[in-house]
Amino acid sequence: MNVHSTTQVPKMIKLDKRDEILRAARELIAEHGFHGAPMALIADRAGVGAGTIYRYFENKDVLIGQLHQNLEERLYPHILTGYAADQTIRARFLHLGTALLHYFIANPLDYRFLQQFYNSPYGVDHRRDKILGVKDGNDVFCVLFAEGVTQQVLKDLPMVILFGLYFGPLLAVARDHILGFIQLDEDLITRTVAACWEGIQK
Amino acid sequence: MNVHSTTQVPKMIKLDKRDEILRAARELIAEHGFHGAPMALIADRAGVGAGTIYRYFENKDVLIGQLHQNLEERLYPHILTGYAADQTIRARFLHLGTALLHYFIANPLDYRFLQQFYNSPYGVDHRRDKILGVKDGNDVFCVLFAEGVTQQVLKDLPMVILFGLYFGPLLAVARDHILGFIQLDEDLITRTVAACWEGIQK
DNA sequence: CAAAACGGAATGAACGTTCATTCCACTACT
DNA sequence: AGTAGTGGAATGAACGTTCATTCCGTTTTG
Repeated sequence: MNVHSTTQVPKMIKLDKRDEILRAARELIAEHGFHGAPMALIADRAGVGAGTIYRYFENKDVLIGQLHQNLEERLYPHILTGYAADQTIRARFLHLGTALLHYFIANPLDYRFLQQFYNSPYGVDHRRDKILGVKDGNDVFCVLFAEGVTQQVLKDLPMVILFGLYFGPLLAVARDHILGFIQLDEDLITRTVAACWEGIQK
Repeated sequence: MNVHSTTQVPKMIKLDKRDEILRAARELIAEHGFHGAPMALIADRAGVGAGTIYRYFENKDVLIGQLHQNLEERLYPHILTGYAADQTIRARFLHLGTALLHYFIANPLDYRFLQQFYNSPYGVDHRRDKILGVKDGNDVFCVLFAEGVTQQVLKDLPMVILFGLYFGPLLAVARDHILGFIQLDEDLITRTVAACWEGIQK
């Protein structure tokens, strides 16, 4: 009927299915780990056939890599909302930490997927590339930590340790909230992030 | 000749094989995760037949549970060496944190096994039991944290969060050392543990 | 004291299941 | 009618587990 739809409709359909597959895979991996997310189940939950997945992703490894990338594309805009480079370093740390906790509380599946990801060979390789500087180092966090070190408001410790001191507790607390071991509220979040800051400040 | 040997010799042989299986399983799981440690490989590395494992452990789940128990039995004596309940709370925190880091650095396979364990359903269930008080709460760490809270030298935060604030960075730093992202020395360890303490103290 | 018989420990081939991936008949559009 | 897209059965590799058999130290027998 409409001649103009010929190029658009197929593209839209493709994107829809791709997104459904990503969503289904994220849910299953977050809930049951990599082992509890066979391709057949992902296909079922996405409402597509098992073979269809391979039209969008070369294999399971590629699918998982795309999931990670997709997550970063949703996480970064969120934590950068209201982030201003002209704030004090302390204010920026508190902003990022709070935003990170909020995001994980609002998107527990994303947290649990990340947890699975970084505790697998995928994540270790990914981090190795990043730390050893193979990839671009202009990460928001890297920039902020580097600035804190040069301005001497942060402890004189290697960057990697500062990262651990700041993100270690944040991720642990997020995990315990998501697992139901504790109920975080605004006040608790504020005080937790403040404690993380105290750990790294000079 | 010696009548008494009849009961002892078989027992010694049995213990040896059991230990070999535990060691092989720990190594493989630490190096390649639960998925990269099939029973056949564990048997190979232990120098026993595949079926032999099932003479000592009912199934893989039980084997993994025993591995965790075995690890705690080796870890606790180590971190409690030189630990005195009459020291200040701060001194005791520094002692335990330092001992923990030292242990993980000296026994990276144990760290990596624990990492795998706590990021699996086994570990989550285990922690749920512990936190919800199903098990005995007279853990060294629990006692110390509780004392710190009642004596008001620790921040007024829920125990679970204090745990996260203290162990989160420690485990993150241990991980990065073991993965080779940083080379910890005595000085770095001392300052890292001190930073962890600063995060939880009032 | 030698030799035969015994019994539990050890074995690894085999089994059933589950997984990622492939393949091809079928659909739905133009 | 032709073609790109789709679903789900088919495939083979890999897994945990089982079990008939072997092995070996001890005991019993002659």
